[in-house]
Amino acid sequence: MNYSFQREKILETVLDSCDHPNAYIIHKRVQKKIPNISLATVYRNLNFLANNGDILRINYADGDRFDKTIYPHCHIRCLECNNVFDFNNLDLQNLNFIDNSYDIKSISINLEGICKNCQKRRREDLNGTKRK
Amino acid sequence: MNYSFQREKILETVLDSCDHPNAYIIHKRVQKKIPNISLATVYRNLNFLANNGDILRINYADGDRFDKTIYPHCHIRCLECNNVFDFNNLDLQNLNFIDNSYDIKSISINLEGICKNCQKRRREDLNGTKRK
DNA sequence: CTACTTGCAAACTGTTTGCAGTATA
DNA sequence: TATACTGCAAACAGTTTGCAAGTAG
Repeated sequence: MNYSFQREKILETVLDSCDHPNAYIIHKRVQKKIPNISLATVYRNLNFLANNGDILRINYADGDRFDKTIYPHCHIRCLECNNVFDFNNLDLQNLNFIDNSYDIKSISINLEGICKNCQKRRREDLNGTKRK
Repeated sequence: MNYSFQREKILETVLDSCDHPNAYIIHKRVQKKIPNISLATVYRNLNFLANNGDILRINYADGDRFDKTIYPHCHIRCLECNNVFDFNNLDLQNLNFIDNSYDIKSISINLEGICKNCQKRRREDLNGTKRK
């Protein structure tokens, strides 16, 4: 086996996730497969897998999240529900670098806003209030 | 007085900083003006000032940094010296949003790379090695 | 008098690490 | 048999908070 049983299951869990879970959530999901797995093991392996390029780490102030999609793409975090979504609607090809003082290794673009669901809920809440 | 003495001095310190210091560094700098100021006060006031739009907070995994420049601009962190620099060399005007599902509130672009100084030092180190 | 602010210490959160035991090549 | 990995608990770093005392309007 290439990877330890635990590492395999952690990778599998991230690959099966369509959201962008943090270590804690991943730990809870992996526990369904390995009930006694420790959070430290999850952290250690997420670090390993991210460094190895198997998964992508996204930095957030309230904890890093992980992404099965490893090619460069943008993310948007909903300020209301705090969920993170892929955001492929920004044309990165047109980015113009006027300067080359830096040896650029990576670029990360993170947006914040309100997702469709929360926009809808806001409208409904507002209507409910009005009717009263 | 609009702001407390401590708050004034903290703001002043950030406005006088040409780098992008974190709370700890700002605390050390403010201590030169108010020797017994506590780190908690610095944190509380940085939060206040950032929420109030007096200064800008930049999220980093190893701790938030603060910027006297509050208009939207990009940052680049040097992977070698860990310093953060303003990066105004990206033409943000040309960013094309193909989608408007989200109600976008903010966009932050963070680059990583090697700064001029560290590129230079790398070359010198390499030459030194070769000469041996 | 009231609301706000401070310094201090303790608490909190996400993450890492030391260790002794276990699994793997 | 040597190396890598695990679970556990303790440690760690950045940040926040409860509190009693102090300050400003």
